[in-house]
Amino acid sequence: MAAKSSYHHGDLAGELMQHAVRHIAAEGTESLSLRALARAAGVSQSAPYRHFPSKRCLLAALATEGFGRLERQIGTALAGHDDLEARFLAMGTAYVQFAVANPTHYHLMFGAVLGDFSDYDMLVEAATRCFARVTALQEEIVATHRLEADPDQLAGVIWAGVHGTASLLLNMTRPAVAGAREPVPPMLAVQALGEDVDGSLRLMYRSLIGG
Amino acid sequence: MAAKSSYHHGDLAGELMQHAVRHIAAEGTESLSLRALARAAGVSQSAPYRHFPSKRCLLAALATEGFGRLERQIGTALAGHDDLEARFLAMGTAYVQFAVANPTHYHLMFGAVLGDFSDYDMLVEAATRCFARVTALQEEIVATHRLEADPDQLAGVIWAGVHGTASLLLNMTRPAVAGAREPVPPMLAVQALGEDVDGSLRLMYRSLIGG
DNA sequence: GGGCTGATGTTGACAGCGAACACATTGGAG
DNA sequence: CTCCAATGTGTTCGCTGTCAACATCAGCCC
Repeated sequence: MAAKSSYHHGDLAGELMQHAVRHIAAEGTESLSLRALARAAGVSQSAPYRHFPSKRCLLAALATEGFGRLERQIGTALAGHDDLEARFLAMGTAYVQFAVANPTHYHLMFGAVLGDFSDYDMLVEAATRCFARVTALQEEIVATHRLEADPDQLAGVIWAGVHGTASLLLNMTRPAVAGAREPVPPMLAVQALGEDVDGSLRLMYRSLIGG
Repeated sequence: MAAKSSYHHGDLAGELMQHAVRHIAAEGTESLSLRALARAAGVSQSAPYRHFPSKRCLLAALATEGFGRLERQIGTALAGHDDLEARFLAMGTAYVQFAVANPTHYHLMFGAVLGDFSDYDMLVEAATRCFARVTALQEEIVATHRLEADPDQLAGVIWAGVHGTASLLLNMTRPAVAGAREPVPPMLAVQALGEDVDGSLRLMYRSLIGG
């Protein structure tokens, strides 16, 4: 794990990932460069290519790591609750919190940055495991409340609500339109979402189970 | 508007925008380059900088155009209906259809590509007008049905549902995880969303107005 | 121990990019 | 007609992703 010789690094892939995570959190994905990463690791400009055959591959690894982290956060959030509504709120809150705490990472995972995931098996696997956490709970809701609608459709609608909340919060607050001279009417809706995430999610839940 | 001399183009900004719109639709935003645009317009590589001081500025102009187009599409969709539910469905469908028909454009408008909009007044203005269309309808819904919840919050929840539907459909189907070996359970939810957008939106609406 | 092999890191090169500079050309206002 | 501001050109800089040829090293088999 640690540096072994002056020539061989020991764990270059790991250090590159660390620097990359830090960089996209601080500076964004656009400005991420393999060369800068190499410099940060004190290594030649083409050394990273031994571990990540292309920049896209590095981004895929970052996204994979993100899905793993999100899945764990959802897992621990769910662990504390028995009640179904509480579990849904915990899941949704964890989802939204992850997005707000790691905007660029979330963007990398759910935005169209990487295009087709299927080039990277590890990524597909991590994403699937993560999504399964989300939809399993939704199916549980559908089953428990014996809702009439198509279970898949209902799960989709719930997911859309949670994901849409995260996405709007991320892209439509600060930065984005928030810089307009005075608070602009449409943004009040997004602001309300952000100021009471819990309440908004509860509203979705209670509506859909037929309050 | 047309070419005037061999030296002065006549409407370089317009032609650049046309080529840019076509390019991002066909090849994506990542690969868009001012130089290639200049080549396509048969003009020197630094000519575009007279009209767009930076690449980000060109992207902002593209996003501005997109918000204008989306607003018009929502407008014409709304025009045909009197019933509130029908109007909501029309709005939501127009919103989702725009996203599906113009994925990279939508990504540019609602993703974190541009960062803070407030550097570009025209963009803020166009986005605000477009969002106003969306939230005005939502406030109408809240008012008409005399719903208890905070109007802004409810508007936010509705918007999150519509936007989340568009976003999931865009980023989580083809491409993305769809390439996995066999259809993966979580994706059934997204698939259900896509196969019956109208039904999903109706489900949201009826749930929230207290069906 | 000695030597081979595959993994890892280096050097140098290529083309493409955004951006900036001084300069050329032009149409239209006065 | 003249001059100016707008527009387009030529050239340069530093940066990037990617590649191929080369150097170095660790661990294994004998």
